[in-house]
Amino acid sequence: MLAATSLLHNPHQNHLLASLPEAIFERTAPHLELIPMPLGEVYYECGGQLQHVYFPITSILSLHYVMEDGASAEIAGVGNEGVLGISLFMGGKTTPSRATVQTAGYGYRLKGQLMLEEFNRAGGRRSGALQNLLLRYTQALITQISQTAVCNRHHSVEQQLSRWLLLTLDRLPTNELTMTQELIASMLGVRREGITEAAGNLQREGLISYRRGHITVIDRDRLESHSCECYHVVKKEFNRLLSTNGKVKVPV
Amino acid sequence: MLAATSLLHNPHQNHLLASLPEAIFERTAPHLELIPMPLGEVYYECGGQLQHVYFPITSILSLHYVMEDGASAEIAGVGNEGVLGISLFMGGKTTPSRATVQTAGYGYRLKGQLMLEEFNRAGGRRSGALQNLLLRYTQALITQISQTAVCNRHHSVEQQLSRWLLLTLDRLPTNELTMTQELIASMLGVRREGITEAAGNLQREGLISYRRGHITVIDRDRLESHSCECYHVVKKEFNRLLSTNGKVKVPV
DNA sequence: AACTCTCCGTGCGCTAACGCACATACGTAA
DNA sequence: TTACGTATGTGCGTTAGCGCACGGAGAGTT
Repeated sequence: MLAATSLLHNPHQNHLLASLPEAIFERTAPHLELIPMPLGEVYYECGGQLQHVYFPITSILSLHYVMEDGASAEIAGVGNEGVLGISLFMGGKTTPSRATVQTAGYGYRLKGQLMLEEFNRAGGRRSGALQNLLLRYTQALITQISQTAVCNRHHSVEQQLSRWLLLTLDRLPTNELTMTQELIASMLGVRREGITEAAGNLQREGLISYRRGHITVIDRDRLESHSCECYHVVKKEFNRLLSTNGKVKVPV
Repeated sequence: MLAATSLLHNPHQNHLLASLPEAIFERTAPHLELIPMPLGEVYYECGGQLQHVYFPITSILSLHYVMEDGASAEIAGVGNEGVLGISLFMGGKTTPSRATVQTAGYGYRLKGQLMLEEFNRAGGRRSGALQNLLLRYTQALITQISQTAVCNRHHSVEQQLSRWLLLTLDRLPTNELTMTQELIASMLGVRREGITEAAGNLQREGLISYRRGHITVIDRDRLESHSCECYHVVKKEFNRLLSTNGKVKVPV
């Protein structure tokens, strides 16, 4: 059982870990702890203290803000391209948002203290490679959040759904996502019926197909052109900032 | 003339500069260059290279994204509490957004190279105080952007206007802002008429008063309770992360 | 095979915000 | 003072998205 998971899962499945220089990876790997991340689990609560940072490999986390009246809105997603817990090295320790598992799967966690030591480890006069990588990731995350703001302002539910599907798809190995419309709605902060309608349109046009809790993307290219520019902006920026020149490539 | 401006303006008017440890401030101050920042000036263009970072003192900058169809939306504002050009130390060098002057005034600029050297200057095994400060500011900025996203999703134009007025007011020495409704509308990414209506309501309720290009906040407290929670979330987070009670309160 | 739970489809009326068109009123500068 | 440019006020019709209510239908369980 354990052997099976070790075969199926390894730290390189997370793009950040994969693009660490050999030396750092070797130092860090022994401290990485593989954990299952079940759907709905809350890994980070508004104002709470984080003990670890999390590197998803097959799971996807959703950062969102829950309002006083209970409504909520997603701020960004974190999958195998990133890490949860940037506030640890940014120095704020906590943020006013929440992180829950949007797609069940596995991830690695690392004690915050260890991560910090490596983060602050200088390479000569220059800052360390981990710091460099994490800050670039943070900038990419900022772009993602910014684009969410823009998208929320100007684009239709259908466009936003397309964007969201594409971003989620990019973090998964298959072209099928296990996800109810209700859940998607709560991520995007819109009505469930709005998703039903938008998804219905996309299905009618042959871009996706779905059944009870499962959505399959059929025509990815057309879905992309159906989406707003926000998807491409985010995608481009992630590639630019985190292109793993050489090591593991991000599936485009 | 020059003497007059030197008397009127000094780097401590920028909260980040003001909370630097003495030693760093002394090193840096000689390289700070006071510049006027006229309304509408573009300090940062999508994809462009920054040569300097900018510390506003009496000016306010707006970070926004301009879409393919010309529409735009503000992502965040930067005033005397912050700095423009985080992508320089975050490692991305550029971002897909634009920064323009929203309120004319003065600011200091610093050569990017100099800032970087100080940023990477380690204090013993720990990272430097400037790094610490700038990263905490960046986290606060992330909160601001996140809250913009949430606000765009769920709150009315009137609430958003209130939030925006308050955030802008906090960056100014007076309770009057020089600003046309047209300009505010383009910041928020809504119709000009929408602002006319919302501002009319606020005026009727005695929270603000305005005339042709000038808005005065009369009852700040009531404006706050009229605004959505977003203002308070952002404000709290800035205070928490960058509280300048006294001078240096840097390494945590 | 029947049951049941949850997910999805659909049809209302309602409202906030949009887009457009045009009227008015302010303030600077001749 | 008058005149002109620009900012603001207002009134449409239109639309996307909301809130609610309920009907139907998978998919897993017993």
